[in-house]
Amino acid sequence: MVNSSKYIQMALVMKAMAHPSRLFILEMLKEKEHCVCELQELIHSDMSTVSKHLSVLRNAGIITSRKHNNQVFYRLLCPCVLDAFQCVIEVGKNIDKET
Amino acid sequence: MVNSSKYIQMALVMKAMAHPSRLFILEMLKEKEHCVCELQELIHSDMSTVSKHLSVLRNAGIITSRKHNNQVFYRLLCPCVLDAFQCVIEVGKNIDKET
DNA sequence: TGGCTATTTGGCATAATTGGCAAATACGCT
DNA sequence: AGCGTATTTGCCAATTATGCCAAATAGCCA
Repeated sequence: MVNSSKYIQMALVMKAMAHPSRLFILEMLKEKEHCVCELQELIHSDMSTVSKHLSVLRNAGIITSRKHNNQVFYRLLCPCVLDAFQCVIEVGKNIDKET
Repeated sequence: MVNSSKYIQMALVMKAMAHPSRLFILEMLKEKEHCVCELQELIHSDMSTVSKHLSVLRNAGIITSRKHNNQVFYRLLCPCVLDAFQCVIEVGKNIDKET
């Protein structure tokens, strides 16, 4: 039951999202696609780090990419993941306030 | 921006959910509260492992617990986290099918 | 071809997660 | 108090994640 691939796969997707920079990236991709260099200016990290975050999200099936000239543009594949954000923010407010 | 506590806190919540056993637990708690021993029968793990998973979820503000006799019952604090499940399952189907 | 920019990959050190066992704690019961 | 059940905690080894640097790759343009 618990070992069904359903939960393993869900965990892969959620683990991919479970990082501050990657959540930020998803929110940035909400409006429109962005290239790596644009995201790197917003995130204060090495470009290689940003690139790796993007490949984590892509491997999880959350985003996809297209190449235009020598830039790579990423966009949300399933915008529905953003629907969970408001709830997660609410849950976050409970942190360390419960016994 | 990316370093705002908003994303850090969201990541804490999502990281707490990002484990097959913990996702399973959340689904079990959907209908009604359960004690640790009930969950342990469903999950094939040591009871201490199950207890630790539960405390991860509780520390993230997702579930809460009450003691009744010598048992501890856990229940969902924010059932809204389950709303994300269907989307995450859909996203999971994209895994390794995108370039 | 060579130079330039954009992106990805490999390597590596550090940090965090995971799960089992044993020990400790909590609680009811006699 | 002493016993049995339920749960948590401490410890530890193995695995996985993170982020930077340097090097490699890709594509444009002169």
